[in-house]
Amino acid sequence: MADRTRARSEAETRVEGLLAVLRTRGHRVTTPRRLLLRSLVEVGGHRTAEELAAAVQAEAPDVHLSTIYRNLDELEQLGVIEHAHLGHGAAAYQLTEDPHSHLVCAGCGATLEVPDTLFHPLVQRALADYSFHVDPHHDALVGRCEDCAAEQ
Amino acid sequence: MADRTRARSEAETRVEGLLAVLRTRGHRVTTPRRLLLRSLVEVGGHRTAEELAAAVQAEAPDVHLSTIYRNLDELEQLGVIEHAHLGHGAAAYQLTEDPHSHLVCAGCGATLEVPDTLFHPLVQRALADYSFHVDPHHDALVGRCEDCAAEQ
DNA sequence: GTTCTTGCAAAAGCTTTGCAGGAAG
DNA sequence: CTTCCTGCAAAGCTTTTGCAAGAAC
Repeated sequence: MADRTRARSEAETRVEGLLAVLRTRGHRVTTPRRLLLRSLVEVGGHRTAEELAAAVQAEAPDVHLSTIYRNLDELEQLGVIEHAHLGHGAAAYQLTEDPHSHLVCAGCGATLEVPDTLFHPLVQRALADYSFHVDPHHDALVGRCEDCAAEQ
Repeated sequence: MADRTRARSEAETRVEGLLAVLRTRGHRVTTPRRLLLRSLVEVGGHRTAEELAAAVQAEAPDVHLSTIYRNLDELEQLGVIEHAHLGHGAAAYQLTEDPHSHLVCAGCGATLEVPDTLFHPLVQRALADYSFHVDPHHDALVGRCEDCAAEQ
């Protein structure tokens, strides 16, 4: 229980810190925003707008999907979160802190989170050869995982 | 004129070769399919379904967008083409021959075509470290071009 | 003649937008 | 009290699907 208590207050501390960013920049602190940030902090990884809406609605059922989208946009403009396109379906959102990139298997749909260091050689070569600054989080790399590659 | 004639017949030869793939695998050769392949060969690079539809409709106005999508799916399953998600909007399709990858600027939307060699270190490390086979064509890398990066 | 394709229309999935009421500061 | 946010409904864009008529083989 001590663990859970500590974990919860740690999460709340992070949420408060992120809310402070909103306040500082003249945005208002509302229930949907607080719950959305809490969901993002608690899940850690990446989630679709719909998944985040479900998490928020567990506490405040009336929060509308469009509110989630508007707040995700806003938080992204503030640099608090960013979104990536994982394969086909919906976009995935994650906190900018603890950044990671994604590998998505085209066969089974499995998602691998990988450290950004994997992209470093590519980022440097893109900059050197094309003067292009790659943001490795925005899109997943698509391919085949070990099992699905073996099937072929 | 000699150039244009030769270019056209070269393109037609490639189209016929691709149609032969269809025939060999038991698929039928139809006007929309021929025109779609011709458009893909002629533009060389990547195009959205809507752009390809426009090109096809220049010759056969009744060809429907849904037919374009169905044929793109079919050609992709045959391995003749593949699609990539460039930033947000619609998917981009290209012939599998002469493969290249994409860098998309999040600021101005410009698209850079880059050789696959740029991805080789990453592909090798993904395989070595995660047993994951990356297909670098499926998604564009998003970032900022020189000009847009300078603005910040 | 049989099977595969097509055109059309409708719908699906994700996301954005207009608006009027309500909450935050 | 003023401005910003929200919920709702409706629409937007890309893509998919059902179906009956028509084309390819």
